[in-house]
Amino acid sequence: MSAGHAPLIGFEKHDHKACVTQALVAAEARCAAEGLRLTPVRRKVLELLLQKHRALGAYAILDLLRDAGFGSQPPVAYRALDFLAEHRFVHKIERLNAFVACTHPDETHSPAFMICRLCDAVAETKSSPAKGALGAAARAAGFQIEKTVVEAEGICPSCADKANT
Amino acid sequence: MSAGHAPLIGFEKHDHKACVTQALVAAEARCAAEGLRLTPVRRKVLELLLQKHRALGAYAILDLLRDAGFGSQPPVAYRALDFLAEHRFVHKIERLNAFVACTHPDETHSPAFMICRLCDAVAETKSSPAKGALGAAARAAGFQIEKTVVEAEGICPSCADKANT
DNA sequence: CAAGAGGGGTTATGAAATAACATGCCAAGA
DNA sequence: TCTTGGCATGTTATTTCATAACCCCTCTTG
Repeated sequence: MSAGHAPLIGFEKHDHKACVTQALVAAEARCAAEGLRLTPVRRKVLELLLQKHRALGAYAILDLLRDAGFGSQPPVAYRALDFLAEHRFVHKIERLNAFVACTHPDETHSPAFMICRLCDAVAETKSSPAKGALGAAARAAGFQIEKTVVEAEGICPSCADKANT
Repeated sequence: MSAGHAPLIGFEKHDHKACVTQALVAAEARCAAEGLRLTPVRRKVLELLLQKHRALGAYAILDLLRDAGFGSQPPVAYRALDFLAEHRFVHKIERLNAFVACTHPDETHSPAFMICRLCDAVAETKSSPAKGALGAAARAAGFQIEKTVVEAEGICPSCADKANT
């Protein structure tokens, strides 16, 4: 984290409340459908990430878990995050060593992120890296792509505006 | 690092000696041309990464620096790596928290990596992520991309062969 | 009800990265 | 020449991120 705040998700303001509930309901539905166990800790972590609407480090999440009465040792957070990430409810931002709730919950997608280097805001979008030069190189080399990490670093619209003032 | 070894660079065997010297000479030339200072530590770190031909963590590099008579505290390695990465002589693999020597030294390129999840071998190729869906999303959002991280995780040809045996 | 898997809790440790401060070198300008 | 400032290096200490290993509980299943 570059400052005393966590990175925002998305660059546009929006009404946020329904979004959280809706995402939780969707997650519960998918877990039920797929036989996954959205246990209290896991649900809480997802809820926290959805509410904060920011990329949070595992230890920030841990603090929030403690406040909520859960265990406060690192493995508690990491295990919940591992589960959520494995099933695509959250994504890890490698660049920040932090986690964000997925904003495209229903789809099997290959996520890509835009990360503002000034304010650490993060926006998620989709990508198809395997269709371009990377995919061609992988085929040529005989490399089987299973997952891709695509993270763009730059300046978000908000910070660009501030700079132009 | 998944095992007691560092990830190999590239999936194909090749004669490696000229490659190291050549890359060092090229780096020196570029530093001279651009007024950059390829100091002994920096040169040594680049040389180590070229020689090992693997992705090495900062602490592995630090051990090698110590053996070579340089300072052995983390900032020594990190500062050299920062310099080398800033000027594209090496790249950081976010997925592995490790560094590799650039294998396309002359070009201003947007690197992409293929990382084997079994043996941690790393191969570098080029990508143009900003030309696809990501670029479109960035333009739509008003996000200015400055740098992209593209890392594909999967199975390298060598490990795929072993699995089929 | 035993057996076993999976989840969550703990302690402890390992690994990655940086903050803050001190020293030495060298080049530009007084 | 002196000295001032920038930059690289070195050190100590600390912070941040992540996992190993172990215990116990609960649920399921035979």
